[in-house]
Formats: sequence, C-alpha cells, structure tokens
Amino acid sequence: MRLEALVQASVAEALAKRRWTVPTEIPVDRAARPEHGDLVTRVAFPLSRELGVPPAEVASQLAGDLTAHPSFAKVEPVGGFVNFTLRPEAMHDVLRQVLADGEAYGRGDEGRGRTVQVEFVSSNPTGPLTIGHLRQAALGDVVAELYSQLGWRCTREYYLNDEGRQMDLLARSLWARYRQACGDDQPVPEDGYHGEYLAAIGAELADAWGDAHRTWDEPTRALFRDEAVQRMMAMIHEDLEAIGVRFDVWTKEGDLHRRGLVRRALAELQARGAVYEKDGALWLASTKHGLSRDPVLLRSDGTPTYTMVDIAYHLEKRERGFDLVVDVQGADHVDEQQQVLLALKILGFPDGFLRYCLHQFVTVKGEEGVQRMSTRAGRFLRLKDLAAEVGRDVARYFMVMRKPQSHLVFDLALARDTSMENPVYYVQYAHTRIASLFREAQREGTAPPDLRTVDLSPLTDPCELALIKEVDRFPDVVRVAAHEFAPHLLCEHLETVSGLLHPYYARVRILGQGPVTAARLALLGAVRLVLAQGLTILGVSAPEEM
RNA sequence: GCGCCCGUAGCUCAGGGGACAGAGCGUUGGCCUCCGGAGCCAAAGGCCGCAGGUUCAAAUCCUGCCGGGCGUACCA
Repeated sequence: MRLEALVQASVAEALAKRRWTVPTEIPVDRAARPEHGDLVTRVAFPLSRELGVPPAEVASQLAGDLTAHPSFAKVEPVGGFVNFTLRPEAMHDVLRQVLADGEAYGRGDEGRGRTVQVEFVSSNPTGPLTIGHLRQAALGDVVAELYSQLGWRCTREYYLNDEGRQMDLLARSLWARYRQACGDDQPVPEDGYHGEYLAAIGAELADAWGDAHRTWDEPTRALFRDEAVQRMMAMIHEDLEAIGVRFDVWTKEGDLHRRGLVRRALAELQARGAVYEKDGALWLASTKHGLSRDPVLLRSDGTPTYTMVDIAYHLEKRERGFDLVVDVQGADHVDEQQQVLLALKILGFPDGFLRYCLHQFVTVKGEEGVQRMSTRAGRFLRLKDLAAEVGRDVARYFMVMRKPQSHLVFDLALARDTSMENPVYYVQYAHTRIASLFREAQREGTAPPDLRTVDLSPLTDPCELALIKEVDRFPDVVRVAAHEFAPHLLCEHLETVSGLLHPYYARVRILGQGPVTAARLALLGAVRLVLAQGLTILGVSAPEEM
C-alpha cells in the first residue's frame, strides 16, 4: 500500500473504533522536518471542534490507538498533530509495489472510457513558430500526456485559422516582398508582417514566376494567399517536428463555416435572447452577466468575428462527444475566454466542459538582454533553430518547468549549458547513472534476475528510505499535475528524486556488496522507473548513456 | 479607468490555511587513487511588495494601496 493511503486507512480505522466521525478526506502530509517523522495528519483539528475536546487531547488519544500498528515505528502526538514514523518494512512494501507495477506505475484509471481534447498552439499561419509558441506547444503536449496517463483517451488538436484579415495582410506582405525582389520599391504594409522569412520566399517566387504579378488585384491576392499559407504551414510543421509535437486533428476555420456551425451557434444564442443588434452589427449581451464589455458576433458587413467562430467551434467540440475540452492559450486571450465561457453557459453546456490552461508569456534572456518576441515585427527566435541549438529536451523542459501562470524567463546561457547545473541534464544524468550501473552489474554477473523477489531488508539508510518516500509520491504528482495543468510539479519532483540520488550514489557503494547489492539495485530500479516515466511524460528523453 | 495574472534569498523560481519559509544558480569555504567528477559536503544570504482584517494558526484567505505583465478591436 502507498504510504499516505496506509496512514489514512489506519487513522480511519482508529476513528471508527472510537465511534468518532471519519472525515471523507483524512488530511495526510509529508513531515516538514525529520524530527516530525515521515508523515503527519492534522485530522485532530477538525475533530476537536466536533467533539468539544482540545486538539492536543484528540491527537494524543488517536496516537495511543495507533502505536501498536505494525507499520509504524513511532506515532507521536505533538500539539494537534500526529506524527508517524514508518517502519522500513512499510517502505519496502512500497518499493515492491513499484517494481511490480513497472511501467504502469503512476498511471491511473480515472479517465477510463472518457475522452479529452487538448487544443493548443493553434497559431495563425502567418510565420514560423517561435520560442513564444514553444511554451504553448510543450504545455499542451504534456497536459495531454498527463491525461493519457490517467486513462483518458486524448485528442491533440490544432485550430487553423486560415481565413480572414490577417491572411490577407500576410498575402499582401508577401506580394510586397516579391515586388521588391523584382526591383520595385513596394513597401510591406505598416501593419503587415516584416520578418525576413517572407523576403526569402518573395525572392524565390520572383525567380519562379518572374515579373508576372505587377498589380495587387483579386487573382493576385488569392494566389499569394494560397502560396503564403502553404509555405507557412510547411514551416510550422518543421518547427513542431523539431520539438516532437504531433497533432491528431487539424481543424480549419473554413470547415466550421461550410458545415453551417457558425450559423447554428448564432441562431441558438439568438433563440435564448443573448444577442442584440446595434449599429448594424450583432452583439453578445455580456455586460448583463457581469463581463466588462459586449463583443461583436456578426459584423455590420455580415461576417462573423473570431469570437463567434470560437463559440461555434466549441459547439462542434461538444457534438464530437468529448467529455472534457482543454484549451491552452496565452494571457492575451483572457477576455476572449470569458466571453466563450459565458456563451457556452447560455447555450446550456455543462459546467467544467471547457477548461482553459492559461499561460503567461516568455521572455528570452540572452546576449541582448531580455526581449519580447514579435512575429509581426520579425523579431523572434525560431523554434527549429532553438531546438537545433539547445536540443529538443532542453527546449521542452525549460518551457514547462515553471508554473504556467507565471512569467517565464528563458535563460539561453543556462539552456546551452550541458553541465549538471542545467536541470535537464541533472535529471537525465541521474537516469544515465543508474542505467550505467545496471550495465556494469550485468557485466559482473551480480544483477539479480528479478528485482521483485529480492530481500529488501538491507535498505535502512536514511537516504534509501528518503528515495522510497519520494518515489512513492510519483502517482500523486502525475494526478495533480494533470488536474491543475501544472507540469512544473513533475519537473520539481524529478529534480528532487535526482537530488536524492546523486549524493547517495556518491557516498554509497552499490556493486560488490553481496546481498546488499541486490536490494540497492532494486531501489535504483524503482528510481530509474520513475525518472524514465516522468521524463517520457514531459516529452524528454531518458538516455541510457550521455 | 475596468478585467485577468504576477510581486518569496543577489538571480531564476517552488510552496497557495498548519509546526523554525524551500530549491537551483551565484557567493564563500572544504572534498577528487573509489560503480562515469558532467560530481559531493558545508556556510552565509529573507519584515514572503506595503497596510489592515478573518482564524487557535496566514507567504497562503478577504479588503485597500504600491509595483510589473497582458487585455480592454466590427484583429485573431
């Protein structure tokens, strides 16, 4: 049994025996400091109110009931807390369970039979992906993987907005670059896209097509738009490939129109009286529900806005039968999110159907100091180039090692660093060390045939027990990281495990210790399992050698 | 102005009601014949932005300020 569950079960049993109320959730925490033992419950605090007895008294009685429990070496009441020190045997049971579970360790089945869609990146095809998109790509991919671990069937989706004003601006910008390559001094529109990448394509087109398209007319616009979108998509695919992100479904805005979803979504909102007309446009009455502004849904020229299509898109997601939809979006979308959530509420969607994973922006700390990226201004670090420079593993890890809603400073110097000061290498190297040890053991012929059956009783060193306790947390970390969209918790956990392993490895001899060796290899086998599983969830490799 | 997010060690950040506030980097001082030193050990370093409030208990919850980011489009 896992450690927290062990304490919870024993406490519940003791409470039931005394005919005290057994709370549905018995709070059990890791002890904050060694003298508090291994685990602690503060269940005495809520109980004391109910029983009309001081917390210390409740804790004392509870501790008395549990001292004889075979899994606990010591059960000590301190104030209202009850501190548990576990017997090594209880920890060894955990280790045995981990090894028995193997690669299934950390997986859950809460999502069995349920489906989740994670929509992320969804960048307009107006340029290659940058380090700014990377946060979203890594975050979405890891959140999807976390849900998969919990048994959900998961669809990774990219929403492709290949219509509208921005696409026209892109086409116009490309055409200007093309004209420049033909020798005209046609300027890129001020609000257009100024990146060098369009100039390169413009030059290619000038070579291929010659001076054929001199004026900006409708056929030219259509031609350059198609060409631009196609080229941009190719770049985006290259960037995604470079960091190992794959999508299951690509949904185009145009499809939503063609299938009549936009019209239907609007009609439903109108039927519920949520829409009004003003200045020839149709507006969503949001301020009535406490939001700070009403957005336009249908422009006075009859075309739907981004918000309108977004609402229709979620109607479509619902009809596809997803139990949960997660949209990963940047902080610039908060207003949009509130509008969509409101619209879905009006349309009668169940609460919690759509959850936003919102993240703050990335700044890069490099040679030129801290800089904000801008695709439009052509000031960005392309994903493909970044991945080529620091590696896919580092690129991905750095993007998820911070809480999504915190601003992230990408430290280029640290990312380039290949020593253990770089947390990615620190964790990977922990895995490598164990792999290397197992290779060595194999060579010496001391590797036990089956780690699950070895005698674990030699594992009594505090470092060894600390490692087991940390490994024991892994399934909880995965669960919480998924539900709270918090992959950084997993990074932290892996760094903690590695931080326990390295000193242990440096101090304690593993091989050539007779029966102790087998026990220690079993422990390291479990550690390796957690490191490998954790890194894999993050989309980072767990190398056998470095 | 209004809405959302963030202010924790010199830097980058964890912790988001419970016991003396944590990590990595940086700084300072030690340790390398040893399964991979791409390392290990130790020390210094904090009115947890400020001020009130709620609570047996606040970095954590509430209110008000101050500072930063993003938004506040018939762009997406």
